[in-house]
Amino acid sequence: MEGSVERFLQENPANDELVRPPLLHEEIVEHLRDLIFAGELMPGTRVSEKDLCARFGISRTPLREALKVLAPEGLITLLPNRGARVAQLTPEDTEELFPVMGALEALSGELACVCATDTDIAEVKALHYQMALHHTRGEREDYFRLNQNIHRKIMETAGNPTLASVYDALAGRIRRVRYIANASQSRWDQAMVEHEAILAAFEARNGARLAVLLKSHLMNKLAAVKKAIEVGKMR
Amino acid sequence: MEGSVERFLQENPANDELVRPPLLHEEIVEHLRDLIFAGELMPGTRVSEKDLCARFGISRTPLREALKVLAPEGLITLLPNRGARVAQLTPEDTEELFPVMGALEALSGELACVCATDTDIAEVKALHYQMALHHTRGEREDYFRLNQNIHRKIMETAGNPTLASVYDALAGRIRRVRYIANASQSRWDQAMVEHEAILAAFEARNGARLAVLLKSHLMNKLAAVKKAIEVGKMR
DNA sequence: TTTTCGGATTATGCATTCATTTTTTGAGGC
DNA sequence: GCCTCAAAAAATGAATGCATAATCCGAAAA
Repeated sequence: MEGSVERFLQENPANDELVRPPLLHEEIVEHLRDLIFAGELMPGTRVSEKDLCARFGISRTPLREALKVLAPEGLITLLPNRGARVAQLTPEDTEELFPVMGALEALSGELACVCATDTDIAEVKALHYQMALHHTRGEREDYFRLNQNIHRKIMETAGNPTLASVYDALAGRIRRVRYIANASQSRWDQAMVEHEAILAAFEARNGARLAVLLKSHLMNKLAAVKKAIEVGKMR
Repeated sequence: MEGSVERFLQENPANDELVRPPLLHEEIVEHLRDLIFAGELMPGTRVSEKDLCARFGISRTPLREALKVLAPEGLITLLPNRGARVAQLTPEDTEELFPVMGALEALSGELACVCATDTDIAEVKALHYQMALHHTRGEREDYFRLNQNIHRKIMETAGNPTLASVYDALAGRIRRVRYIANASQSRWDQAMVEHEAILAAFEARNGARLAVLLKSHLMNKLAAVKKAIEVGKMR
C-alpha cells in the first residue's frame, strides 16, 4: 500500500509534527535563539562556525542552515565571506519594531476579548496581581517574567497561532531592549498603572479599549526605551 | 590599515548591500519565491532538489539552505526525509492571516497619514482612478495589479521598512487566494466602494479612519474568499 | 484484478572536501 | 615607533561524498 503515509499527511497536515523526525538545523535554530536570548551570545559578537560546531557536536552544514534561517528573522546578520554576527538592534529598528508590535498586541487584545473564557481572564488577573506584588517589592526580574507571561497569555487567548508566531519573531528581536524600558522607577510605576487599565479592559471584555491600551502601552515603552538609551549615552 | 572595511560596515550598516557580494542561497530564495508567485510551482507540488539544482545550475547545498529559509516564511513545507513541498494554505491559515494583515495595513494607514507628502497622496489618487477604470472595464488582472500597488504605496509611505517586510512576508502566503476574493461581481463592486472611502480618508489624512477602513477592507476580503471557496467546493 | 511483499532505485540529511576570500603575522621601509 | 606589504593561516561559500530512509517496481499471493 504505497503512498498511504503520503495520503495521511496530505489529509492531516496538522499531524505532521507527530510523525516527522526532527531536522537537525531546526534544533540548532532553537538552540541558537536560546543562546542569544540568554545573553550568552551578545549582539555584535562574531559567530564562529567552528566554535559552535564543536559546541553542538555537529558539522558546519546544519549550523550554516540555522544561521541562514535566523538571518531573515533579524537575530543574525550575515556578512558574506566575513561570517555571521549576532544582530545588533539599530535605533531605527527599535523605533520601527514597537509600533508593529503594538498593532499585533492590539489585535491580540481584541481577539482575546472575544475568545476568552472566564478562566482565561481569571488567569490573567492572577498573573497581574502576582506581577503587582513583584512591582511593590521592586523585583525587576520577576516583574519582567510575569509581564511577559501576561502578554503571552493574552496572545494565546486570542487563538491565532499565526499572529502569535509573527509576534514572537519580532519580540525576540527587541527582547533585550525591553529590559531597559523600566529602568526609571517613575516609568515602572507608570507601566504598572497602564497594566491596571489593561486588566480592567480585559475583565470588561472591552476589546476596542484593550486594543488601544495595549498599543499605547507599547508606544510608551518605546518612549521609555529611547529615553533610557539617551541617558545611557550621556554618562 | 586592516579593519577599516570592518569599521566602515559597523558604522554604515545600511551600506552593506553595496559592498557585500551576493550569497547564492539568497538569490535562490528570491528565485524560488518568484516561481511560487508565478504559479510555476503550485501549492502542494513536491520540490525536487535534483531538478531545481539542475534548473539553477547549482549544487544542493545552497538550494537546501534556501528551502530552509522559505519554510519558516510559510512558503515551503519541509517533510523530513520526504522532501519539500510548496506550502498549501489551509483554511485555518487563511482565517488567521487576514486579521494580521488587517492590523498591519491599519498601522500602515495610520503612519502614512502622518508621513505622506501631498505628492504621495496624489500618487495614490492617480493609482486609484486608474484602478477604477480597470474596474469599470472589467479588467481583473489590471485591477489586481493596481490594487496591490495602492496598498504597497500606502505601506511605503508609512516609512516603516520593518512593518513593510513583515507585511510582505505574510502577503506572499495569501497572494494566491486574494485573486479569488473578487470572483463575484457584487463583491468586486463592494471592494471598489471601500476603496473610494479609503482614498477619501487618506486625502483627509484621517489616520484613525483609514486604519479602520483598511482593516475592515481586509476582513471583508476574507469573508469573500471564504464564500468563494465554499462556492468552489460546491460545484 | 487487486493487494502484498522485497529488492532495486532514488532522494534526503548530514559530513567532508575544495576553492576563495579574509584575517593574521611579521619583515622591511619610512 | 608606525605604516606598508606579502606570505601564512584561518574562515567562509559552495560542491561533493556517504549513510540512511523513502519510493518505485515487479513478482507472488489472495
